[in-house]
Amino acid sequence: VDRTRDDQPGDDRGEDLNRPRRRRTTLADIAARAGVSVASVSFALNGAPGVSNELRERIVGLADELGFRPNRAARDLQAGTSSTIGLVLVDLSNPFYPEIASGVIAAATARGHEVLISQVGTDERGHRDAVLAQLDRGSEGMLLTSITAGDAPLLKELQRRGHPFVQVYREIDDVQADFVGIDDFGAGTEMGTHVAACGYRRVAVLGGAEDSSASRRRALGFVAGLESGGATVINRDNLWGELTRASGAERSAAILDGHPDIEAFVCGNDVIAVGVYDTCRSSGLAVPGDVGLTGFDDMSLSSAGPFQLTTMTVPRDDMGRISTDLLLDRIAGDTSPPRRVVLAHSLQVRETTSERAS
Amino acid sequence: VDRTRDDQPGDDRGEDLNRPRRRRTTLADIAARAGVSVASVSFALNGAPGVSNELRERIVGLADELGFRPNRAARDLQAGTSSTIGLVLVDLSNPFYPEIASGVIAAATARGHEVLISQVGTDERGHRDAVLAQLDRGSEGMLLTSITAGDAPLLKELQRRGHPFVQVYREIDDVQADFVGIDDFGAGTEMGTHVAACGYRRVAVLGGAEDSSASRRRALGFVAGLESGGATVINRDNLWGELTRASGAERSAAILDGHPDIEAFVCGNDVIAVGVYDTCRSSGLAVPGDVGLTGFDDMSLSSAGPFQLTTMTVPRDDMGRISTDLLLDRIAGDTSPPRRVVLAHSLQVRETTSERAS
DNA sequence: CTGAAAGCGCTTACAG
DNA sequence: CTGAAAGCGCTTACAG
Repeated sequence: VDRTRDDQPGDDRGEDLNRPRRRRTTLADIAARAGVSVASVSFALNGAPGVSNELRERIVGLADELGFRPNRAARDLQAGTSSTIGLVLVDLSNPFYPEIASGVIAAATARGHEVLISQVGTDERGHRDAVLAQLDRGSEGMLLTSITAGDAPLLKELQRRGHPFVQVYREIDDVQADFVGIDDFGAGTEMGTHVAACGYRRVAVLGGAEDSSASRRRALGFVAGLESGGATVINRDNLWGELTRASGAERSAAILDGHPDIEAFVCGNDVIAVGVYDTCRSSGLAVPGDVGLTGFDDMSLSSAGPFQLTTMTVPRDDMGRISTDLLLDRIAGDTSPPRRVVLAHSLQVRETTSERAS
Repeated sequence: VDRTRDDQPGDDRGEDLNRPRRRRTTLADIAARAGVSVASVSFALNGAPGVSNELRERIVGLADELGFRPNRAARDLQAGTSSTIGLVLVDLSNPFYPEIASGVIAAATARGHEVLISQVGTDERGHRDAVLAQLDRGSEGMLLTSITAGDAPLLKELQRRGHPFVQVYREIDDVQADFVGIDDFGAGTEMGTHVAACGYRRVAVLGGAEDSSASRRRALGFVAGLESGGATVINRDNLWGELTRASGAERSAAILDGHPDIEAFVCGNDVIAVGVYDTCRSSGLAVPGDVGLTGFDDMSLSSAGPFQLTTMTVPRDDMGRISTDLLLDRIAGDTSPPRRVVLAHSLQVRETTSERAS
């Protein structure tokens, strides 16, 4: 189907999709038509003083008529700005990020900025490359959502060079910079307390990666809540793993092997919990009858149909909006001390945990 | 907490987050240091002929040392390009779009382009505004995912002005332009045939909006497959609605009211199906025992935990990648006739449909 | 092999 | 109130 025939000039089709593009109207075009200088046109169009009302109206009319739209590249070059911010995340197809991104785009658009999204994947050098690419593109600041301890030098370099950024959801301990997220330890503690209060005694905690501040604090919160509620965490020295369905399935299977009397799984996110459910299913274990199960994040999948997972609601859209507003303030010159914005979370007790008769 | 004290110069904090940014290194800086012209530096750095190897190495070394990174705005202004494409969608928090966006970003990045995402929401004027804003930003082409018949004039205007675009998932009948999507009618027919083959006889079809080409063809396919399989569509003249959970719940409740003997619901997407499940749940109807249920799209939520929805897999990531490649080809000057790229779908028979004893 | 110059489309002091 | 000019940081013919 590759019968391209570019040499045929008279190509007959309804619309000429790719005709040579008409040159865009510029200030100079308008100036020529109006018989004035480009400076006057610029002043007129930007509402700056320096032109009579009569001239201004004539120029605005002409601009309309010619379909004038300013060239951003030229304006940016002149102003030394770009009206663009960067959002760095692992991968948009991970359902945790889209809602953050949605909030970011909405907030940025409202303040006349565009958003460039970089997907860094799980690649090692991903972050650094993405940040540098963003700077090349002229991003005036960045929202960093997936940073780990190893990224500290990168963040410090950004600070040294004067490039604003906000840490979203995760933060790095020895960097003094803005942060917007939730109280992961507190939320984790609430969850652990809830599970213990249900009467579950022998509990496994399936956390995310230890080098993610959010995952670490959350898992530590789980443990604190469970233990203070009288439950036992049977895998205290083996809490960490991936935030994936496969990891949830594998880890829970291994734990069931060693501890057939396990009573509940407390998971670092909803996706892990889905994996645990897979294992329970194939092992013939009833949830929450035989084993309790909790997630974290409250994704749409965790309350669909018969799947009614006990989880923690995280205000992802707000996180996106608020971090964007903060970043734009910094870009605009706000030099107040670094801020930590902690948003409210909310426990959703659904059907995968229940009071135990014990 | 608003004790901003910008006037205190000696502000004591670990790192000075917002110190005045150091001016970026430019070609001129390097030229001055090397004692050559900016032209030579430009040639050297771009691997263009016109400089000796010795000079080139010296300049590259200097550029490295000074941390030179080219200014995109300047390059774009000069080249008359922006290396940016636009992706227009309803809302990233609708889980249908992120995977498309992920594919788009991956494919665009691989070819050195950036992606600007516009969320148009369900607003009437959204599309037109978003497209104009994209053009202002210098987007060299656009991926349009949410167009309806009413957008025909806008698309024709884009064609007239020579701005490339690709219709993704939805297409408009009387516009001759590139399209990447699936065979919705065919996929719908397969689904209808499957449901009829299970033995479900009295069936309701809960479609999306009639003015979306994808929703329309899909629903018409459902009807065709069901009827050719011997089933009856009890709401033939009332197929359309929103693609939301609430709509699924409401419409199914209304139908159950009028037709208590309904045997299956065939839904325009997974989210509607979740709403139908809500209704079945509160009505005490077993799925698939009392009533069969199918979705469309195969979102992650439709195979989580005990929810194992029969649905249709749509290659969203591929859709994003392929439409991006096509668009970039157009931008690069490909003037071959408009293309329709139809991707493969795949029926997922899971647990919400089953053979009826009948 | 190398450099001086023009130009991309804007904005903004600076003169008239 | 208006215009001529310089400059943002690049690239690319055009001369030496």
